[in-house]
Amino acid sequence: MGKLVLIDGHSILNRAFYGVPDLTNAEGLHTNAVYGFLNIMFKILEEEKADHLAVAFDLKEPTFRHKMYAEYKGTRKPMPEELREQVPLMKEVLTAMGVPILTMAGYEADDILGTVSKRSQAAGMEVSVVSGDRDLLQLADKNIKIRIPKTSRGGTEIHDYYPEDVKREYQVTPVEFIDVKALMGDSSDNIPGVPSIGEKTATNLIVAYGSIENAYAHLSEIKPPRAQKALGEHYDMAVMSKELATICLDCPISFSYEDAEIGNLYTPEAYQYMKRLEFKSILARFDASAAGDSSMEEHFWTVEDLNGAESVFERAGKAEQVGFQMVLDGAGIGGLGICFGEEEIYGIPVSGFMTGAYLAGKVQALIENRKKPGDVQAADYYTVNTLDLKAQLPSLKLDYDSPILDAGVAGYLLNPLKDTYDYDDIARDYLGLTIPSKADLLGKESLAAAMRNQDGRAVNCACYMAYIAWKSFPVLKEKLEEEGMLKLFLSIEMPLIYSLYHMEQAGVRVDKEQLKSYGEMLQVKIDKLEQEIYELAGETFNINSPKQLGEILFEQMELPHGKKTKTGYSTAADVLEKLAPDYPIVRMILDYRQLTKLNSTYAQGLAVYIQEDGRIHGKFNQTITATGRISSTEPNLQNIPVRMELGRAIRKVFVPEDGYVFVDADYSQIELRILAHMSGDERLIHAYRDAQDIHAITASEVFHTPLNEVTSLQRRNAKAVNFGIVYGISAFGLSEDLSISRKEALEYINKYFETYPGVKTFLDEQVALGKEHGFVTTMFGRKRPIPELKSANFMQRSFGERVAMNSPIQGTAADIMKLAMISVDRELRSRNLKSRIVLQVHDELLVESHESEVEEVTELLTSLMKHAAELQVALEVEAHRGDNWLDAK
DNA sequence: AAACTCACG
DNA sequence: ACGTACGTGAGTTTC
Repeated sequence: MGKLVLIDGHSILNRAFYGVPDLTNAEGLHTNAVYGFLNIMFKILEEEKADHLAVAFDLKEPTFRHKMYAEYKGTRKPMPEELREQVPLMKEVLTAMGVPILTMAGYEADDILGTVSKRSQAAGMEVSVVSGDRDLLQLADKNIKIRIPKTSRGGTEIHDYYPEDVKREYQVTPVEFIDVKALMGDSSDNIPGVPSIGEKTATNLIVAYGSIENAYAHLSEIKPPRAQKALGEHYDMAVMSKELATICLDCPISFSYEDAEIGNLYTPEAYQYMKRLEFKSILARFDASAAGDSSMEEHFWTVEDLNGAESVFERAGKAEQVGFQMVLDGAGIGGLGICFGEEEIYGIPVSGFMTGAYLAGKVQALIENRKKPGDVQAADYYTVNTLDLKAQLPSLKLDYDSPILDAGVAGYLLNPLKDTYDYDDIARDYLGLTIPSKADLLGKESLAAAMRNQDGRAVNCACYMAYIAWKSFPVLKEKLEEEGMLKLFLSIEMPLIYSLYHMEQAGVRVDKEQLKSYGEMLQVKIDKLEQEIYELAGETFNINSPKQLGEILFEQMELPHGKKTKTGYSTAADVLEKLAPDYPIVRMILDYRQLTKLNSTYAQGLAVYIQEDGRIHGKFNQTITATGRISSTEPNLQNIPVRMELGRAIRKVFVPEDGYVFVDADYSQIELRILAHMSGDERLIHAYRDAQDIHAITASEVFHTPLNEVTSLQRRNAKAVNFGIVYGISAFGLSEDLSISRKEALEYINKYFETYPGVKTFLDEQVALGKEHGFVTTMFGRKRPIPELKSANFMQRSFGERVAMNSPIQGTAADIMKLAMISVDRELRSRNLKSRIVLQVHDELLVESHESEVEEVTELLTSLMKHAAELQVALEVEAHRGDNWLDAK
């Protein structure tokens, strides 16, 4: 027979709401509960291979069953608005998927679930009832499995209950479970229970007597006397509670197996909902077939010959605004999309005389000709628009002050929390258009290659890109203006594109031979350690597998284990570090880890990126981080080892070109200085005015000790507090870091705030502002949205509070570094120097400087960095020279 | 693909 | 009563 999945709608929605971080779509709808619900539903359907599915909802707003809250509050809380608005949405989504929704006047969802599950079992079906509510355990039966999703350590585990599982955990059968619950009561469910009888007594009574009725039949024998007395005095309560606790198994609901049969969940209607709700991961389950708005496709034109192209470029030259997209890959240019009106949308694949060089030349001339005298800080200076300009620069000779804007970067500023800023994202978020994504049109195929093959879908894709670039421009500009970020966009983010591009083009030279021998040196040590570890363990195993390692250490060798992860014992470095003094094998494992990390990530990992020119041209990404920092990938050049001796040695293989030297400059404690400035705390500002050693000064102030008597321990503690403040202080975090009690950590924090009251005020203010506006802001107006601050989940909300404290500081530091990079790069180029920036590591710039320019470059670099912003405290910059990155640090 | 671990600021 | 410091990216194992 068939297999039926029944879902307790409100319960699962509720659970998802409190378990999934707050999500909001472009319309401002909260979507986290719907998202969580769907993920649980898909997970279950995949596991069960069910053929029937239905979801039950209460008709009236359900009583608040979520234990976590109801019990803690003592009373029932009204459903939060953020959840309430998701209930109708959830029903719409389910309906769009063809999933029947079961409701019935006068009955609760429980009753429907009870009735339908028993009825289906009787008809010979296998049933799974999915709920977050343990009351449903009374329904467990031979062919009825109760499935309760639990969020543990981030993931969702589903606990399954057949009658024997209920018995194992609660010592009673499912039917007896009703009586246990009736006796103990449930405040969240409005079941009064019998006063003074709790879970323990209730369970004991039912284990002994099997039911409330039978317990009363033996009332005089009942022990302890306290329970006997309570039962004797509250017979009415017991009867009423049982009635309330009993789920109805025969409510007159009509249930059609035909309707519940699982058909195609991935309907076009459901697809539209997923797009609108921005559930990208769920969207991936759908076929690309379900379409969206496509009316503009009528005005897509494929340009096939030079005459046509000439005409397009000529008319584009006269248009008010132009959107374009050069399509290129490693092999060169595949074509172009260009748009300058609702009906002027052209896709031009390369072909014949219409070469990549021709197209690039035309676009470049178009942009050059549109350059007009005027204020590059004014938005109307810019009349050309595109998406991901940096990726197109290899084909276009453009530089600072080109009259062109990047819609993707604008989208990033407006909401830095998104994963992607592709044309379909911009279309959805700022134009309200649902259009096919690149993946929808081409799957995994490369756009440039498809374009070269004159693929119609690729030409359409290029048209979409150009159209969206053109169309979104006014909207993005207005939004940026509204949000007070237009200046940030025009004077920092746009110019930065060129700085980053120059840095990527420059690349950094890496000595391949030296890197190879570094790797070989590591390998020798690794082989040796490996053997020694096997000897001590008494067997060979995969040391890199946390699972196997955990079993060897904590089961076989019976070492005391610390925390656990959701899959087993934690073998993280901080756990092992505590064991290392007592167990030699642990130290060896830590060493082994360090060595293999260095070898695989750096020695082996970097080698594959060294190009023909002997340099690594990594990517520096501008639209990734939530705070405004840039990120580095392929490879990550911002996490090259430096803290450990053996690791930092790898920096020796980063070398300048012959005839050049490295000049490395880094800001000294930029974040703390920004904190001093932004908080305006007199004492902290003062400390920095004559600062030699800020951590020692902090220690001296906090511990009321003369500066020259500050102990190294005091200094270390003060340093940790300084870091903690920047991270969004918490007593727990600090206590972990310093291995002290939470109480002591709290004392340090309080002392710190007594010393620097302005800092406390500032941090509190950031949290308050974040809660009020939903975002916090840097000195330069960059915004970091913090949806977590509105979360109903304590942990997420606390996280939001720390983010509110950290982001203005980290983000302002990022802003200042960006300003410095732009001015350094521009200055180097305008002076026609050969020197160039090769790396940025958040507070550090590495410049490859021609020997003849070293003095000038050092001067210019430090001075421009120091004066990138004028704060109430000076920005200090330390610069060093060297023939490799290690020596230049 | 997710989990775990670890490198950096 | 919850269970973490803020921001990243990559390699390996395991599912």
